[in-house]
Amino acid sequence: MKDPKSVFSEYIERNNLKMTPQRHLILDVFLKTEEHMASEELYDVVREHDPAVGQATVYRTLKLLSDAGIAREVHFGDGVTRYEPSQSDQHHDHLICESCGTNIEVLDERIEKLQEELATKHDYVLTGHSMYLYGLCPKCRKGS
Amino acid sequence: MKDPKSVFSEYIERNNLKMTPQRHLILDVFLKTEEHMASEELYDVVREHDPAVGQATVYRTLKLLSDAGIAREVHFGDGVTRYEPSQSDQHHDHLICESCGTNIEVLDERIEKLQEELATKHDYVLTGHSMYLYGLCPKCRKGS
DNA sequence: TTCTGTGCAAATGATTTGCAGCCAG
DNA sequence: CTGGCTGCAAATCATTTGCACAGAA
Repeated sequence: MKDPKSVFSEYIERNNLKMTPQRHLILDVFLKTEEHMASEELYDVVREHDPAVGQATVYRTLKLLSDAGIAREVHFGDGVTRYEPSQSDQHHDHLICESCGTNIEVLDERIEKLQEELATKHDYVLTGHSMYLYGLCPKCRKGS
Repeated sequence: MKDPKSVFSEYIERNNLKMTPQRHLILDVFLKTEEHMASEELYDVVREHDPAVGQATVYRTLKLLSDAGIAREVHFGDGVTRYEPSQSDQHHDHLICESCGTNIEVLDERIEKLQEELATKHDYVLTGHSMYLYGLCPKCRKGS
């Protein structure tokens, strides 16, 4: 299992792209965050390191990381596209509190298995999935 | 099990809102479509019946239907919010072909059960969920 | 040198909102 | 009557794109 940086380098090279300081910085920042980051949030952090970087570059680079398989798009249902590191062996789903927005990452192998089965039943080849569970976390239940 | 129209009437009354011909028309059109409709698509159909209706009214009414529990928002991951009738006893998830976009509605009780279980394990009270399976349909597999 | 990448600002696409007039209750 | 509703256009919001310049390879 190789680290994201070399994956990126390889991707860059394979596609005749160029490694730039901006891309390097954005990748670093991205990898450092455990949260699910929106492009704009990441932009804020990036500009703390280099105020000259533009929004568009962050958007473009995030899409690049996604194409390279390093980042994965995540949609919570508000209009914003978030990204998470896609260490592909660490898949998970989301359990989100409807009241405070707290987001727990969850995983259940039995569900994964059944999803695969369900797709096969319909003669589909499953390439991916996203599952979001919405509910109320213990804290918010007490609060009300 | 009461029909959506009376559910809407009750909702209207309970919240001191008003029943207008536009809302009536939009609800009718919405209920007649089996597809997952984006606001804009629905707007096209609506204006065939009454060209005077405005976009904003469709957006506003769809949100209203959602609040009333008659419609449910559906997000496929492109930027568009779609709606589907939420006859609450007919929940289903989605199996989407990544190539042609074909969307099959699926349901697996075992998965539903496990989702509930998973939320409980984290001390959440589950209020809803959305699950999207992405894959390749048989037709698109052959086509390539 | 030669393209690809970048920042900026303008463009886009979906959705929202302000407002003056309209109309259901 | 009156406060909610509507259509229209202008305003947002997130994201994309056109462009001239900058800088990796």
